[in-house]
Amino acid sequence: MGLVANDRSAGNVTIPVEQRRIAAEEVRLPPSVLLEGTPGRILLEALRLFAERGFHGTSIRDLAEACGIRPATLYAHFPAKEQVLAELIRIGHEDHYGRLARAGGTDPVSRLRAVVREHVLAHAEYPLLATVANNELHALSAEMAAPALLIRADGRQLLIDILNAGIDEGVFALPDPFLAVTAISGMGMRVANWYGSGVPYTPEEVADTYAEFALRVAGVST
Amino acid sequence: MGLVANDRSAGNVTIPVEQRRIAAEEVRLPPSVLLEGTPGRILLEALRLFAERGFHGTSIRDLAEACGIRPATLYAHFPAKEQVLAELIRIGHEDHYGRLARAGGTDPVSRLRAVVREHVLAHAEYPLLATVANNELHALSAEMAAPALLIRADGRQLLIDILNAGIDEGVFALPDPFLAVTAISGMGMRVANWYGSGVPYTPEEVADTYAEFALRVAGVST
DNA sequence: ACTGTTGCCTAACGATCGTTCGGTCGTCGT
DNA sequence: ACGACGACCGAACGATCGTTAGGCAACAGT
Repeated sequence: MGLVANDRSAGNVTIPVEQRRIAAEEVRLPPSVLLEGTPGRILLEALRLFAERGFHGTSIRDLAEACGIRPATLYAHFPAKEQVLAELIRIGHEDHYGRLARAGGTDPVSRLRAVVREHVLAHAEYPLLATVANNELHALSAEMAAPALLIRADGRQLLIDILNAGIDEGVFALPDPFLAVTAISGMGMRVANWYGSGVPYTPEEVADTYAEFALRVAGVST
Repeated sequence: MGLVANDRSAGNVTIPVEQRRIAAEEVRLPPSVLLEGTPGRILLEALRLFAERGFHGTSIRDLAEACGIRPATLYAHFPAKEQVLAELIRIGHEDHYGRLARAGGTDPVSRLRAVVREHVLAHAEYPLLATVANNELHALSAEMAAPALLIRADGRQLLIDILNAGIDEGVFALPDPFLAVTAISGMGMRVANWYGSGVPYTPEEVADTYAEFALRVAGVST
């Protein structure tokens, strides 16, 4: 019967379909970021507004009002609106790649599992930050975007190397490594869009399940 | 040796890492859209600009100049800038759901394969349209976004039903259907971002491989 | 020949944009 | 006591925003 498959016990939770770019509510930055004082407040409110409305959809006056300050005061802490975005994107990329670099694992299977776990965790724990880092990069000038692009290339290479190693060792069986990389990283990135308070999973649960999916895509017989 | 894995024959193509939101170059709309005359030109140029810079990052004057007309002329064809975006988003969602609804298949396995194929094809053949439909929906007022949200819910339900049917019949083996839906639809949506002229695959090749990945995620033993 | 319609224009509207200037506080080192 | 300083502000800058008014030229139907 398909009827019982309609509640959580069968895993079928209806995905919330909403207009917002992100489902998450909590505005949060990695603990390494200093949030004391006005600069921290500006970063937090900019994170929320940029994720919600986009960089060009948020005015300096919107941001200032959200922080409880006047527009002119913003320029006492940041030289330009673009620099606020650049700082958020820097934080997002450094947090993301820091996780990937810290991921453990010795053989390709455990490596892939660990890296996908961290990849997904970054997007589930900081969905707003990931959304801004991923979707607002184009609003940055080429010079300010360059560091993020370098980090991105490194992260991508990490995953490629793991897949190639697994193929060489014969533990992965997949039709096309390139497409597997896009698929695995792509499914993880979308987590930032739907993960939120309405979803009955911890970030770890999502990360574990997605890591399992990645192994299946890689063709690991489990 | 891992050395030979560095060319196409081993499937290892370096993914282009670039600042642009989309890798695709061709500005294209489904053949059902009438492109004759100025309104068609406006839609095409708006598609290119909105995909590249976002709705709020594109001004009426940018759009008019790209069309070779004056800003005022735009308002002879569209009542507002927002309506141009609304039309693109409508086209994108109708094309996408039309494909899903037309997807064949009788059993859950062939159904899943067909639906994922169409899902991916839509994003690979019309990456700009998919990008605008997915990432600029938030720029629309609630009333204008409503039709797209309904279509979205329908498409989502289609995939959920297939997964549930496969679970009920015992042909799918997966830890969590909800997370499988997000993973499968998520990996397909990201295709719009990286698929472009620099990628040595036809949309059909990508779609077939991704359909295979989806079946693996669903736990179909192949 | 006339009238209405259509397609596009120039010019300008008020609003809002990112940013800067000049100044006023309170705080703190000396 | 005093001077430097950092945080914050009101006011305004020129530029650009989405949009509208009004008009000109080409063409249609009658």
